[in-house]
Amino acid sequence: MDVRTICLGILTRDDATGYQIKKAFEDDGLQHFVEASFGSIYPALSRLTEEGLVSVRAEAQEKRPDRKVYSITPAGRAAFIRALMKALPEDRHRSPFVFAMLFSDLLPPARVRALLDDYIAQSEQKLAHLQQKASEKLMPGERFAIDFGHTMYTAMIDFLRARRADVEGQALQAAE
Amino acid sequence: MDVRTICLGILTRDDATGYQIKKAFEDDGLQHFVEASFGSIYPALSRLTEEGLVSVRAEAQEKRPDRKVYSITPAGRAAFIRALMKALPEDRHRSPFVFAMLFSDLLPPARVRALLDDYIAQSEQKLAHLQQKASEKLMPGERFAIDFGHTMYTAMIDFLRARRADVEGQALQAAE
DNA sequence: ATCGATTTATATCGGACCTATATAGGGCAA
DNA sequence: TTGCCCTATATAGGTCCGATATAAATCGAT
Repeated sequence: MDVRTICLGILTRDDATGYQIKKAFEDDGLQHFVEASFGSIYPALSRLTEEGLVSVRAEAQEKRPDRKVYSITPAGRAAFIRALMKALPEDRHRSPFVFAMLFSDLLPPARVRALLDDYIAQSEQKLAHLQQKASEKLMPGERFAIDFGHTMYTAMIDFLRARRADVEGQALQAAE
Repeated sequence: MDVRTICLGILTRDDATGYQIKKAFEDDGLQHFVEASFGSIYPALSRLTEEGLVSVRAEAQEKRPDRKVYSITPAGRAAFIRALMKALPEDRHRSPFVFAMLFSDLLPPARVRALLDDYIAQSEQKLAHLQQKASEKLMPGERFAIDFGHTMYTAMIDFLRARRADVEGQALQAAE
């Protein structure tokens, strides 16, 4: 989803600064499915303001640059709903890990084992974070997203652990 | 994974044109985890050639522009292995679908049901394609990638179907 | 008490990448 | 025979990310 729409979505829930829009995803366990960088959020917010889809108020602070707090306008809200009503872009899952495993025959077996171990450890961490989120009070949409992630990572880890065991078995056999 | 490394990987298996490099992923059921567009493949190939990591031979064809067939050089092969030996970029799964579901409370219930139905149908199609690939003879790396995808889509579809049933139940209740 | 690390906050530049488009001949189907 | 899809290369425009700069507050450790 384009950054403009992501910004509008967050502002649908509450007013926020550019910084808070980025944080909104990082902390909420949604970073596995949606994210945007500062380098695209700030320009998006400027354009959205020009187009009247959001409004800004500069909150002056002592000895700090102004915080620019953005709010969604009625026009912005309508544009956001319109964006969700038409055909969505397709999911894209890009995995350097799977790519590397494609060429496992070219790599030292120790590297393949490390690749698997690292990826499993990473996934377990993400799952733990998701599990913690799942135990909190959530809006229905968030509940869906967190449970979705939980399902995916659980299935992934099961699969990976089984393969990891296979590789270990083959390594032992080869050592005989 | 950056496009340069993706190109080197494909050329590790066989010589190919830019066009074939793109096709290699589309047909092999790997498009869910790795992809690159023509707009990035062609410039990548040019740079790789300049750097001596690949070589080109122009195959003249009757009444057609030359096909440029690329081959990986020993230096390219070494660079590819090096890329796979150091830390990999993290996976990124971007899902406009999950993003939209986050805001299901703002959408008409019929739209939410359509979102779920479309996504389930799409996933079933991808799973079917993966299942067909899984029945073919594959290299170990490909076997891993296809089975990985199979696992993920199966788990996803199970989850989605359960949620879809919940939504239907709620709609019936509300209609009473 | 103070030094360093982290957090809050905005912003820009360069580069990587994608989408759309142009070009062009071949084969195939209606 | 008209139109569409496939092979094939290439570029322009635009989106987005990663790195970097700046700056002050806060918090933990020594």
